[in-house]
Amino acid sequence: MQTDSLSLTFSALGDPTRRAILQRLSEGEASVGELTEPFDISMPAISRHLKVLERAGLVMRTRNAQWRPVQLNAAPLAEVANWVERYRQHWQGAFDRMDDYLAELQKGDSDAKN
Amino acid sequence: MQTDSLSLTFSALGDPTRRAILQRLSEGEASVGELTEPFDISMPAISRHLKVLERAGLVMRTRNAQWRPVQLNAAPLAEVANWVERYRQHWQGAFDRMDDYLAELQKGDSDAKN
DNA sequence: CGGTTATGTAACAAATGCGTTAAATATGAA
DNA sequence: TTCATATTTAACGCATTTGTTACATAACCG
Repeated sequence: MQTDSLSLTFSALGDPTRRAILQRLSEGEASVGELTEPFDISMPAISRHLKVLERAGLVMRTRNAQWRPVQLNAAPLAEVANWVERYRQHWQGAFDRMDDYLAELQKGDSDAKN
Repeated sequence: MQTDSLSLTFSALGDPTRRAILQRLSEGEASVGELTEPFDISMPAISRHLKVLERAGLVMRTRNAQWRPVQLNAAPLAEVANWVERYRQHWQGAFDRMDDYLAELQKGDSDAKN
């Protein structure tokens, strides 16, 4: 398995259950039990999803009596936003194709061999 | 395995080899052979990475004689940018902690039981 | 202390992921 | 047709992921 931060983050986000957990946590911290309730899977399964999220740095855990409240930590998402941003020009449709086309034209102009 | 678009995209991005392929493709289309060269893994392995990227809609393939040039398709990244953007306020540091804190204070104020 | 509640860990099974090498396929060229 | 080139598919091995159930921990509460 990969251990670099971006890979851990992307992989963690690749599961809809984990994304739903993050969404829930964006409204405030929650116990493992509360996080389990909306899903059809067992608490141990959720506990392991949380471990994946924790390893990616996306959640943090504290302790409060027999509860271990889970909090969102969105910091790694900044890295994701940053990574994806480099591709923005590529998905912004027709204008970019046009840009590419113009760039290609110009290249053709200045380099007669093409 | 998950089949929803976001999960496919995030999972595909969870591998550094695949991200490197996308980066290479952001400079223009390439053949499978060209994409294989920078890596220490076999062409079949790259071919399968490409299949993952294709399933996520991140690359498109055409045919040109015995070559099957691969092109970047960044459209799915718009969805990723969109998803992650909803969390921007959460990673933008101290101000948010302050917001949370103030919200908590207010909640405490208006609800004497807390 | 002894029971209840909340959560984590162990052990297991099934599925997936990712690499390899060898063989198949498709196109172009002699 | 026959060979060479580019790529995919098949068959395999091995590690990881994800779920389950059963058991272990930890903290509170009477």
